[in-house]
Amino acid sequence: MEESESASDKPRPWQSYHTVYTNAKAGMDGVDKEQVQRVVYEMSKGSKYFENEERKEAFIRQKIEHMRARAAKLSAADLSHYQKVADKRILELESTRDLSRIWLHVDMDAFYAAVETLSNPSLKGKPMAVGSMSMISTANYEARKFGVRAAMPGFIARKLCPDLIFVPTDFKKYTYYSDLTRKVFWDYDPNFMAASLDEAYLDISKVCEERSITGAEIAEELRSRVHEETGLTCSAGVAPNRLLAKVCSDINKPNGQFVLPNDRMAVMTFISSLPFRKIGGIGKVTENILKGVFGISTCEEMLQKGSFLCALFSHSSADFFLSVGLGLGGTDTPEARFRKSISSERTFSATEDAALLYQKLADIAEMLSADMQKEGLSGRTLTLKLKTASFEVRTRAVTLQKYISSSDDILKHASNLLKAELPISLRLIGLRVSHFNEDKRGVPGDPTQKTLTTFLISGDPSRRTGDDQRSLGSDLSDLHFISEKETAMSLDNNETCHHEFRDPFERKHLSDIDDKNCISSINAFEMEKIDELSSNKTAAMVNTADVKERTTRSPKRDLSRVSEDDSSIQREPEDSNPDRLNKEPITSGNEEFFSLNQMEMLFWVDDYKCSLCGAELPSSFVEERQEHSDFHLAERLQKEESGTGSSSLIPRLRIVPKDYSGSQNRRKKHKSSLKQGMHLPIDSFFTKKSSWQL
DNA sequence: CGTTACTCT
DNA sequence: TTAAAGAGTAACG
Repeated sequence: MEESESASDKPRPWQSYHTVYTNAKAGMDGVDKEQVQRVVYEMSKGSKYFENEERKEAFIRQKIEHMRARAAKLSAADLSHYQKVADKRILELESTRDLSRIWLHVDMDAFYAAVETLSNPSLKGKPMAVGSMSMISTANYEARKFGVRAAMPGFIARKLCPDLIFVPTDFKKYTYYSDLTRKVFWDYDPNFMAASLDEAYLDISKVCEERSITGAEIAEELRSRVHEETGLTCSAGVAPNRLLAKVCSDINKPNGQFVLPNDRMAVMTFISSLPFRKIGGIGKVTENILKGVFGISTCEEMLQKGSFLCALFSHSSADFFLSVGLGLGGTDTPEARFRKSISSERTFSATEDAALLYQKLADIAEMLSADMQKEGLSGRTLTLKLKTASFEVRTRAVTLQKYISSSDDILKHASNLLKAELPISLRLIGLRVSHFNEDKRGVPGDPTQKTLTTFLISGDPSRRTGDDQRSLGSDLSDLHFISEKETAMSLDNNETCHHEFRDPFERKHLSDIDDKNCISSINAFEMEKIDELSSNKTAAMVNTADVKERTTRSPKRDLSRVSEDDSSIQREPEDSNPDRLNKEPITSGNEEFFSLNQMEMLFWVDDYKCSLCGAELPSSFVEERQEHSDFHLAERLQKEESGTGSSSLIPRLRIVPKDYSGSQNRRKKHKSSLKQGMHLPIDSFFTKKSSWQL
């Protein structure tokens, strides 16, 4: 499966460029992986995207180095302690094992491509991809033979397969067929969990019992019924939990199935040799880290390294890893889930023309607002997402006191956020609204569906169990299609609701852990808790006043009217004596900051502890103290300001240098590099939080 | 609360 | 020429 590097002395630069496409998937059997790698590398080399990938990879390498160092520093006593912690957790997790349910994961085969072929049979047998020259959503099996894969840009795919046919995406079509499949699913489990347009989880325990037939038989029947109804093939996995079922559905894809019996030995055998990369929730980065730090790659090895995992990772991450090692995950009954955010983003050719950027922003605001209206949503938190010309991603958010949904409101606040970033060269702008009004959150639009919808959703008693994780991505956004759909048959109403259920496995928290277990284990971890500030504080945020004056006034004044006046507001004074805040609470010769006067005194008790929150930060940590003060400051401002509606001050407080277009190196990434360079005596012993997942 | 990173389709 | 869009969670400041 894995690309095996044959030892040789010839330089092979392409082998070091690891893309996601190296992840061996179904239909990639006869592919010359090295050839594909080489082409991808050649096409990528030198691009902005590529450079960004390299930066990210370098960053991960550092993270790995850091963790290895910490692992090496663990004393024998530490290890024996963490071994106990791990053993205990393993026992606790094991006690939650539930083999009483039978879960089925259905996964449509090359869904988008298959649908497109249905509507245009002339595509049959030819290599085809759904997507564009920029990005491919999915490819049919003919195309996969050439190494063409989902998430691969089209121009690279065309290089791999010159005859590749491109078909644009058409979500309405996919939603229609998705609905057909879901009708079938409904017959087997009216509470099925849709994970996306083309995937779902069904608890078939009941059907199996009622009809006294096996999971395998149900799977066969369901698959053949799906085929009858849609003309599409799918694959299925049957297992005692969702995590395993998902893995199983991939085994005999396409048009196949795999059953893992509800037997502990069977599960352990299955899991033991399984590469953990196959597990949902473990992606490229986690794989690299676990491989790089511990040299492991199978689920079984996770258990063997239990002590290290507990020592180096957060409680919830360690728990997840251990449960993967045990083959646990996702046996609970689905609950109603609500959408938590809604967003819209667009990529365009990079520009630094502020007027153009504001125009794009207005377009996005418009689209987002429209989507929100369709679902009757309104929210209090607005997040602006930016991708610079060099592919660096940033987000900027405000939380307001009012719920907003109109494009005017969205645009007004979004403009303020954007303004603070100018000048900047961008290739993507996105907006997201979250923090919904509880009353009208989530329930999909159509009032005629309301009775059924509310009925089903109200079955959301057990809100506990933070058992989720998996995104379900694309399909929620398509809910409105369903309700709008002319054809919408009555049954669909039910299904519409189910689309709200989600989330395949429980990753970070095992929902079925009972409280006692949780508590005891938490205690085990809590003991190690130490001052995280000192271990995690990052160094050196340059306090350069970003001098980029907005010489570039937006022509679209009206968009930014609210903050118009604050062009007079000064930013952090250039001098910025780092200790300024330590001496006295921000006097600032700046009236605009009047609110700061209301901030309680921040000083360092015994020159060590923060008077506001008790964080311990030795006086030598100058930069960290500055940052810490700014943290309280921002917190303060934010509180006072979220009421006024004008939030333009906050972004202005950032001390980090912004970067623009090309030079995005500095900040973020360096944060951690710096951190790793820092001398942190205690943390190597006690830290439970690692630099992991920075 | 705000920001970033990771993951999935 | 050309590397998406939408969503969720964890972790940290």
